[in-house]
Amino acid sequence: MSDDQTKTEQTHETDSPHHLEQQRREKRDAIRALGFEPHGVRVDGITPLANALSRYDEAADAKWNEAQAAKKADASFEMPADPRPVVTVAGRVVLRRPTGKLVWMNLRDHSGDIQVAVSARDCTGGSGNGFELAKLLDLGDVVVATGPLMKTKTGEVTVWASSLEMGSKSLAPPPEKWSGLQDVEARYRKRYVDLYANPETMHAAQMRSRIVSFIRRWLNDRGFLEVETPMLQTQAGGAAARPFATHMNALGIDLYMRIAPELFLKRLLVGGMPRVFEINRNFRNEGLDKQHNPEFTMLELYQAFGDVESVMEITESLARETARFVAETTGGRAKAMPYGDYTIDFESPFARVTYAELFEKGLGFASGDTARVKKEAQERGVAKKFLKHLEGEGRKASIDDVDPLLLVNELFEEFAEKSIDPGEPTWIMQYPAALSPLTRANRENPQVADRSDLFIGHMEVGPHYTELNDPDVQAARFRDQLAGLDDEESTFRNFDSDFIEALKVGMPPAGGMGLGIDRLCMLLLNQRTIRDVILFPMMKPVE
RNA sequence: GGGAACGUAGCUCAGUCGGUAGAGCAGCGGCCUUUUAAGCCGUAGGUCCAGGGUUCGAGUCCCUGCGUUCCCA
Repeated sequence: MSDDQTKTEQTHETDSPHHLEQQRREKRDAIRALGFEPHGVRVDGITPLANALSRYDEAADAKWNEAQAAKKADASFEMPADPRPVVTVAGRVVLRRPTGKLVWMNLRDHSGDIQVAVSARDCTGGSGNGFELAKLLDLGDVVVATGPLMKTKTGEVTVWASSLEMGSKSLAPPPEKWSGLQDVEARYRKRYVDLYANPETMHAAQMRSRIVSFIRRWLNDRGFLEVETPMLQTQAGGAAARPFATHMNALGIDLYMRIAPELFLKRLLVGGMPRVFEINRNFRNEGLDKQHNPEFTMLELYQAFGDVESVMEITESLARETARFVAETTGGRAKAMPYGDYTIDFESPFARVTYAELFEKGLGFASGDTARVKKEAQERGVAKKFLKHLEGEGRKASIDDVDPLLLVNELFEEFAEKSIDPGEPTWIMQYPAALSPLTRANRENPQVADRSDLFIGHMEVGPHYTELNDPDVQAARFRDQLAGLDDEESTFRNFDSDFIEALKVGMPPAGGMGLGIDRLCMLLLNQRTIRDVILFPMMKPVE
């Protein structure tokens, strides 16, 4: 290889490193020269740092200290075997305090922090001179230390290292040791730094995982079977949302990322699976804000021979018991879970209010008063977007051209939903049938649908339904829905004739529900934005 | 979609009226065997997000773009 080639390769490899990175590369060479593998090898028997702390043995430590004192007083005193528990710990160096022949450092792992002391006299085991290694370490390096657990004279449990090994050399300069990584954008883009620099990020990630596990276990225990249905679909159904489009080369067809698993889960009810659920990602090609990420996690559940009430009972118990689970592990109470400026009560029975009642409460008049609806919609400024939509192409639209139900719904979302007490989980029941095309109408009052939505902390967390299972009614609803589509919508929304075929085979009556897992985690973990409960939220690429 | 704010050393942040770009931490060299954001002495470090404009002179004022955040719809 010529010198030129070598040079090119090195330049490419290091990609014009910052001088701090260059210094760390030099230290990596020095670590190698001490006989350590700078990027580590397999280590068995590692104790998480939190567990290591709890293994400290007061009596054994005292006994050892007495023996040392006796030895000091009388050099002929025969030292007993060291009774203190020995641990092997691994973690990232987050603080470092070298004092001459003794290096103090604080390690951090997923469970917590611990102090390690590396002394020139005692740290003599392992594959090289541990004390020399400790002197070379940088903040951010990952190390493995083995030694007895002792307490310093200021009372801090410490691993007094008998050997120190390299876990992995960190070439990247770490964030500031005290304030951590503060930059919000950097925390999302470099989550791998955020996770170790900000323990509350690690905590939220761990708790989210445990919440999802808890929900799975809870549902399994009640006879619900977790299934997986297609995320790549030839048509995107089950919700009113714009899908992501993609293309399959082998078959030469366009596909859509699912916006909901609903129509497949219902096919499973037809096939004879009576209790199914799926917890996984849905994809909606819409905007980003504090409550929306383009890919988000949803629990959808279907219960044969149930109805809207039966699935409401499931969700209410599930939400309450999940809240208790979180409260237990964080030392709070499900009765009073903090969420921003609110305190949410998951313990009491959830409030119940019908759509019509809430409308009247929030707006001061009945949703059936169409003249008033039109007047208020204009005065309160919620009619504009519909008029704008209808106009275009030089046509002038009047309030009478807008479907009054759309105005009712807009007024409802704008003024009625916000009148709900954010600290009191609340069911909104009996939505207008016309707004719920996939839901069965109420048997006593066909104007309303057997649909309820759960609201907590001013967020919609889950719609619940008595599912429509009459194939003819469903086919008619599909047709009505398609009639109103614009050109763009009609490219991805089609008549799902196979789903109608499935209903013709016969689907048992059923209750179905969806629960936004990200939002539930926000509420239970007191996180104000969805980005704080998603490890890698969508970010715009940056050059 | 509309409005506002922010972007300065590896990190956290100052930067006044437009006049030589700063601090702390991290780093580098030295001393130190019970430290606790260790300490002490010394020292180096900048594409002020990008591009354009105004000006004798721009981190600072103006415009455009990029990214992020917040508020509103």
